[in-house]
Amino acid sequence: MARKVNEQLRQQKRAEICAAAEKLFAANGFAYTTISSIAKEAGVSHATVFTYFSSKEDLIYDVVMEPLQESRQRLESIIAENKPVVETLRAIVQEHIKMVVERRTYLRLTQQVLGHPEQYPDLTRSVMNYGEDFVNMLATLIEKGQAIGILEPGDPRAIGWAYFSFFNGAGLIFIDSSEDFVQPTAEYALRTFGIRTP
Amino acid sequence: MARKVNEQLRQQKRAEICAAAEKLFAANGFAYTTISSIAKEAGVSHATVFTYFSSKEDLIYDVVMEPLQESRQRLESIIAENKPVVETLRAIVQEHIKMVVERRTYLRLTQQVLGHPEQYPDLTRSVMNYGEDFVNMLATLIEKGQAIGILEPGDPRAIGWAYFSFFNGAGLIFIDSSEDFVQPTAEYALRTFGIRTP
Amino acid sequence: MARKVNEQLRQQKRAEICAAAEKLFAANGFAYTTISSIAKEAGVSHATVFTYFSSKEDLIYDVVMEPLQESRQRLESIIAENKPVVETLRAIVQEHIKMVVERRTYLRLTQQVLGHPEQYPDLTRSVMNYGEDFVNMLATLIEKGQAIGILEPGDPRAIGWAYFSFFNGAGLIFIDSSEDFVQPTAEYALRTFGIRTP
Amino acid sequence: MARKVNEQLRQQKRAEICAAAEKLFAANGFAYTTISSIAKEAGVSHATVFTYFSSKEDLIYDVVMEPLQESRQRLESIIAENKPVVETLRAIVQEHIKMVVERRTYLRLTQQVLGHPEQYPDLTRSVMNYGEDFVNMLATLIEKGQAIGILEPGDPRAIGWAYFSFFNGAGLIFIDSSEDFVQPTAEYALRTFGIRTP
DNA sequence: CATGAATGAGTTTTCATTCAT
DNA sequence: AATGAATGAAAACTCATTCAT
Repeated sequence: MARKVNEQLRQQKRAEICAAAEKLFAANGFAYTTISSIAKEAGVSHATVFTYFSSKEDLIYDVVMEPLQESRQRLESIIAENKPVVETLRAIVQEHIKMVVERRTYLRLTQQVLGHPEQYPDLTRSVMNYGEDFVNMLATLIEKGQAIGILEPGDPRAIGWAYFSFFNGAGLIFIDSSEDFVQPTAEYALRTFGIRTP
Repeated sequence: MARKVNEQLRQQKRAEICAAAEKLFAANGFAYTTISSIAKEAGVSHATVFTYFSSKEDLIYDVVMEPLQESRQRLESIIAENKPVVETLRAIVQEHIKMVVERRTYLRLTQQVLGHPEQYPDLTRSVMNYGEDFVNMLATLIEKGQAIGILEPGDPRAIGWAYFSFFNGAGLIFIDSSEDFVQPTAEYALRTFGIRTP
Repeated sequence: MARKVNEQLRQQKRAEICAAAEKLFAANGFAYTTISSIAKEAGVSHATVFTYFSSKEDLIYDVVMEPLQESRQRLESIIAENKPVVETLRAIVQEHIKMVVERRTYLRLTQQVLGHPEQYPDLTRSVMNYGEDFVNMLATLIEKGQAIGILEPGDPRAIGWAYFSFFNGAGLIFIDSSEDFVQPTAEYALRTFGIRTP
Repeated sequence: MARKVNEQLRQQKRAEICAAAEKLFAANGFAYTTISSIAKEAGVSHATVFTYFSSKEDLIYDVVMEPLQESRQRLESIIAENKPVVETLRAIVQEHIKMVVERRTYLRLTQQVLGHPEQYPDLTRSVMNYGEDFVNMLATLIEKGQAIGILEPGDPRAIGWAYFSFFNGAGLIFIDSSEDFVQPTAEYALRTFGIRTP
């Protein structure tokens, strides 16, 4: 039993360190964020961080990778609901808006990674893979929509990439804008999909 | 006269340092780029850089700011041609595609800045100002287009921001894609404007 | 009774830690050997080492001192056999060759100590005491040999030190040489004693 | 001209750092000697050491290697004098005594290296090479001596190694003994060569 | 004006040691 | 008694910046 409690405590502390790291990495960049500052923010000693992550690079890796999995799962469950195409597309955009607004701090991390592919080749590959999978998911939906004539014709993957670009750019641009501001903008991003108004 | 020649030489060397800095900053990030490496790339001594820029921050500032002015001017001249709305929008998108493809290295710099507003408050403000002006420019065009019924109705500024987001995201996503790949994607980004196909 | 069994277990574990320490200290030096690596080699936890030895220095001390006593005893028993002088000298040299070949790892430890008298003053004193006693032992034998005319004349203690120097140097030089290589070399070291060939 | 003066200053400072390093390395061991302490001893800043040697390992390497060349040259010039065999052997022993007494600090360095071949493979190889060359030099002399009947017969190389072992051990043993003490000991080491007293 | 040399401030990382369980 | 976790102290190394030439 003690084992379990201990393990739980460890996981909790690990999560705290990750949270602190995400926050500071996003604000100051990987390079300008010191392990010490992360430790301080997480309320542990400098050296403790190294008992959870064997190096700074390791920490960066985990902090970036873990939420990626979660997001993927959430998107998949939206798809799994199997609602009408347009509704699903709207749900995906909503999910993303939530991410831009609530986890902007995390989005910035992925952007740092994309901004320095030479520096983080593994991470870049992973983030790009995520993007690719996401675009494929969109493409499948778009094809379906085009088949039933509810979406304008066009190369489904190119349209997917256009939307993905928009999404990433939005994270960069809307730094401290509230949902109220992002929402209407997203409305027009939906146009990318060529939704036919009856 | 000697004065002038000297001054010209200085300007040239300064430009070389800036070019080296832009290249390396974009590739490795501000933090991981050392003054030494910039000096080496520019073919001058380490200490010489400090005779042109009083600090690293100073260098970053100048490297980011100068091209911003140039781009603004190019966009303004497109507007000044006073062509039909849709044609002008297409020209702007073309101008941007060129930037994404040819000067991706510079675009990355602005994205680094946008990614760390706390670190570079002055620069962030400047880049955002540029964005705002750009969006206003678009909004004016869009309004005109909507007035003559060639564009779907919608909030012109929100549409402008949607496009600007797309543009920035594209720079992030399309790392070493050729124009062939970017072009069709851009085609669908144009949909954001709600261009009516007759 | 349980007490005793426990005590025995403790002694055994202690010995295992010492053996691990000797091996690693010899291979990597005191400084580059971590307590963790010793613990791992001994199959115990990191912190357990500290229940047996209160500090790293303590561990070093014990690891170096204990075998010194044993060697002393072995040498004394050779003397006690009271064989003819030359035979005894040869037996001592043989005993040493065995040590160079079989326990080179330990010999290296004493050499580390001798190499840094400022760092390990107590240990240095002990090792030097051992040397002094050893040389005295030799000197007594040599004197006897000289008295009966079987050894060339000469200062017995100086001769003893010369041999002791040779012995230590051999441990340094012959790193992975087999007995086959060391043996003939030792033969000539015996000349130091001035053994008269009839 | 300024160039030359500068270069000279650099060499001088480099030498000072080397001297400081040799002293401290010998006293405390490579591991326990910090770059800072060397810098302090040499009267320069911590970081300056790194402008002369790119890493601690580099510094160790140079400090150990350079005197090795010098010693080799001095020995070669003794040989070159082409005096009678016994006289030359005595001169070599004298040269070594001088080294033990005057540069004991350096000798200790080579012993540290020999004591940790796994840690300093390159250096160990170099020091062993020096030893091998030295032994070959002795062997040639010994052969000559044996041929003219002035030395007892015996395997010349084995005799050479026996002497080399003695020499290294002496450096370990005679820590702060004056020449007065070392001299007579060396006298008996000469016996290794089997010099025939007429 | 250009530069080689010097350096102080800072960063990651390691490790002996302590402590709670 | 044994150990996993936490940590403070230290060490190598980097780099922007200053200064003398």
